Amino acid sequence: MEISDHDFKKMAQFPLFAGIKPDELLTLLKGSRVRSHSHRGTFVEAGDEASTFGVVLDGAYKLVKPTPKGDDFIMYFATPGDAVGALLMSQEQSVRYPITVKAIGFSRMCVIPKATFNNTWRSHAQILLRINSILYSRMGILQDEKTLARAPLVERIAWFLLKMLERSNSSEEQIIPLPLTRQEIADHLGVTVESVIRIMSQWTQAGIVRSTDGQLEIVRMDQLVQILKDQP
Amino acid sequence: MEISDHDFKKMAQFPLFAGIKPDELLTLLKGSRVRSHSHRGTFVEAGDEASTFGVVLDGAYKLVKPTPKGDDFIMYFATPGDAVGALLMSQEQSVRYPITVKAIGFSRMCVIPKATFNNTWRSHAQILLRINSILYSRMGILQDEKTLARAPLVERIAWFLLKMLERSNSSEEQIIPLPLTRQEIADHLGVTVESVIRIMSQWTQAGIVRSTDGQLEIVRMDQLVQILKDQP
DNA sequence: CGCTCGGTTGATGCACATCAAAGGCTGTGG
DNA sequence: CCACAGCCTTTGATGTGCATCAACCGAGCG
Repeated sequence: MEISDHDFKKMAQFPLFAGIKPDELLTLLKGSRVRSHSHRGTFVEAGDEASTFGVVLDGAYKLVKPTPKGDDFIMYFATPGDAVGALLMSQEQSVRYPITVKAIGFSRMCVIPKATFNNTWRSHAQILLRINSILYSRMGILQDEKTLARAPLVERIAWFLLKMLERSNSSEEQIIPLPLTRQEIADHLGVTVESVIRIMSQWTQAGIVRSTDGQLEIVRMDQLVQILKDQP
Repeated sequence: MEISDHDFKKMAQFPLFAGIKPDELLTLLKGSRVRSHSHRGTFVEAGDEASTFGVVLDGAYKLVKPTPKGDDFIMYFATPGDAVGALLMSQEQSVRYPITVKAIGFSRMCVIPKATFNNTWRSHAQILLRINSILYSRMGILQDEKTLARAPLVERIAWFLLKMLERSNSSEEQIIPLPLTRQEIADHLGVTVESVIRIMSQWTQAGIVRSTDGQLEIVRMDQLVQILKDQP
């Protein structure tokens, strides 16, 4: 075990591992180690053989699906406690990552070898249920986004920001805890940067949002909620 | 057990239950029964309490997400062997269906009570892995669709039809085995019927597709593939 | 000091939505 | 058995939200 005590305790807190005894967790993490990535550092590359999966410890990672033309779609933003690539491990065949995983800001990930999944995770009903649960919530997000596909862009951005805020759940300040660029918002929603900027500039001027050193602060959350309600 | 021998054998063939011994399968299906639905018949309604889940036996079901305005998004088409709502069962809280499930044509579904999930499925690692697998493929579809969101509509329809064909996999005739209306294609892709019709009418005239009594036949698959390749 | 990166603004165009109108087909009830 | 309603398909006219292209600015950084 090459994981520090501090990191180990942190992982034990994650919903994924909640209620699992420390010695059991030890076997689940057999052979794993912590890797750190600087901003835009790559954890796994789409198309590579899937020999490991991971659990986010600090920072954030974006799951990017490359398109034929260099469009680069962001499928999901993984934050601490999120599993990355675990779903893939349960597959019998298919051993290539379908997506590229890149760090946003300085981030750390606990990397777990596939062998450990096969040895312990695969037969551990409790943990499989948890993975199911994570998948379920991620699927819900994808579905919601699909539903919003026809909505005007203002609504979709508002919805996205609120969703990101809700996930961070710091309750105090309404600040999205990862340095989101407008390009990333655009890549996630499948629109162009310009369109995102046009809308968010208005919001900045109206005092609804504010960007301070990379972070996005939602000043008037009620206004965003209003935008979502307005269009019946 | 109120399931006919014929249906039981059919279920045993499904990938979901592959390699599971008959007596084991019996306990997994405890308390379940087969329900049939006529065209547009509802299996579960969004918002209802989730007390059962199901496995599709015959025909097909559409998973519909209602929107504030009556837009009705089709999230997924479930065909024989597909699980419906199983993901939901593994959740600790959240006991309401997020989607409405409706039959397309005359269809049959094996309905399994939640209690059975809690008693046997929940601790059965093998079956949980299978559910994971189903989820994974469904998630892949959602992601692919998200990626295509920016592509022109011709491409998206072509991709959708090919995907549906690939799933049926009857290999002989290139016929999509469920009576898809253009409205349903539109509802699935998040566009209007008119747009779908404008494109598919051209295809019909060009002899690429043909609609015979509700079924859709892909006459020139190569042409559809070409459309996908054309746009770089 | 030139470089890349993120943000911003304006002009122009097109793919798809929207609205409208109509015909065929199926099932259903008087 | 016919009339009617609901669903599916089709076509045309008109409008618009967002993409595209182009240009520029400021900040951080090797």
